[in-house]
Amino acid sequence: MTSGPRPQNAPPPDPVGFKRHDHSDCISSAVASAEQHCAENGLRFTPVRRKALEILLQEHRALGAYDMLDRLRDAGFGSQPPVAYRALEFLVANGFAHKIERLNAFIACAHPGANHSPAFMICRQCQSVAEAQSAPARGALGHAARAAGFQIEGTMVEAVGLCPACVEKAPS
Amino acid sequence: MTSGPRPQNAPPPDPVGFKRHDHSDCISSAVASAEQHCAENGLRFTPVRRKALEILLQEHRALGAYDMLDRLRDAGFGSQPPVAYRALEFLVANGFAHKIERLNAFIACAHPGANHSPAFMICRQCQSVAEAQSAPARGALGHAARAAGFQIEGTMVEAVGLCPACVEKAPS
DNA sequence: CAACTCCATGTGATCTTATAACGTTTAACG
DNA sequence: CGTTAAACGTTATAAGATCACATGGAGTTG
Repeated sequence: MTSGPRPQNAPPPDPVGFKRHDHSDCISSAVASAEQHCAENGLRFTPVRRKALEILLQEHRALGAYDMLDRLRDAGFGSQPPVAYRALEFLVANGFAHKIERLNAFIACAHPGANHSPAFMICRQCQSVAEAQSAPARGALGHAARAAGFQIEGTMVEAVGLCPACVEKAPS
Repeated sequence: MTSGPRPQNAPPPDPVGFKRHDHSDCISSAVASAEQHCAENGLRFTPVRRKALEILLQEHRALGAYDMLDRLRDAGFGSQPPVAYRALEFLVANGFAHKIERLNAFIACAHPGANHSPAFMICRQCQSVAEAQSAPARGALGHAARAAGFQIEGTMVEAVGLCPACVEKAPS
């Protein structure tokens, strides 16, 4: 993995979209919204799944599956990898979370309900991640796909660089 | 890994950009071009690195690091993972190959020398991969990055869907 | 309620992907 | 030729992900 110098589980200096914010209640609101979505769509928002979402929201950063597993175990759930992977799979499949391929990590969705074609900005220094919107299928990529006869079902866009905080620290 | 039903090492039905083509000599020309680039930039285009590039060009599909390792071993090089990872790292760092994060696999660059900001179209059925050009930093993402103060150093764009051949086979 | 079905959960085992660490070799340079 | 830095080969191990199978609970149907 191309990983920076940050010690394993230290929290990044600036968790949400590079801006501090008070998220005392954004967790409960996001959970409630997920709960509603599940109820409306016949999905089972079970305890592990709910807890996994809460953990992602609480951390507000990209979390590896095994980090998630540790926290789920601490919360009294199973202790084997599939426990974490299954919960994460559910959250990702339903748009409550996203996988950051570049980091092999997962993060709570920052724009729940939005028309998802998320793009991520990943700081190579502190690993913080911010979510933005994108529509790559409308630009050059979409054109190439149509020309080639490729049917796009989903896209992932990840930009690597320096977050504002790290730009200042290391003007390099 | 989110992987399709294709047996482990079977070649995809249609390897290059979803179009068959005769690449009898495109290998040697790509290798020559890489060689020249290295000479001009003081890079060492060693036997393993050359062989690794040849293998990627020959296969003309995304190859896992361990698949690469097998082939390098067969060719008489070392047999331990770092051998493959180091060669691939060199090729990627210098733009001769790209890593497809979604597949944890590597593929020879299809537009050597081009101003790289590649985008990939990945078939979820047969795993074939085509390379297109993109410029995500110029669209909504670039705007968001500027607004947030994020300094983009590189982007990766990967679209998942169905290649033309698989669209026909499985109209679903 | 009983029987059935579907899905979710928990667990052990295993597989795949990737890196760390270290000694040796090789190419480049003065 | 001696020095130095990069590349190589190998052992070992870390990190990420999946398989397979048994258990258990929520609905549904009769």
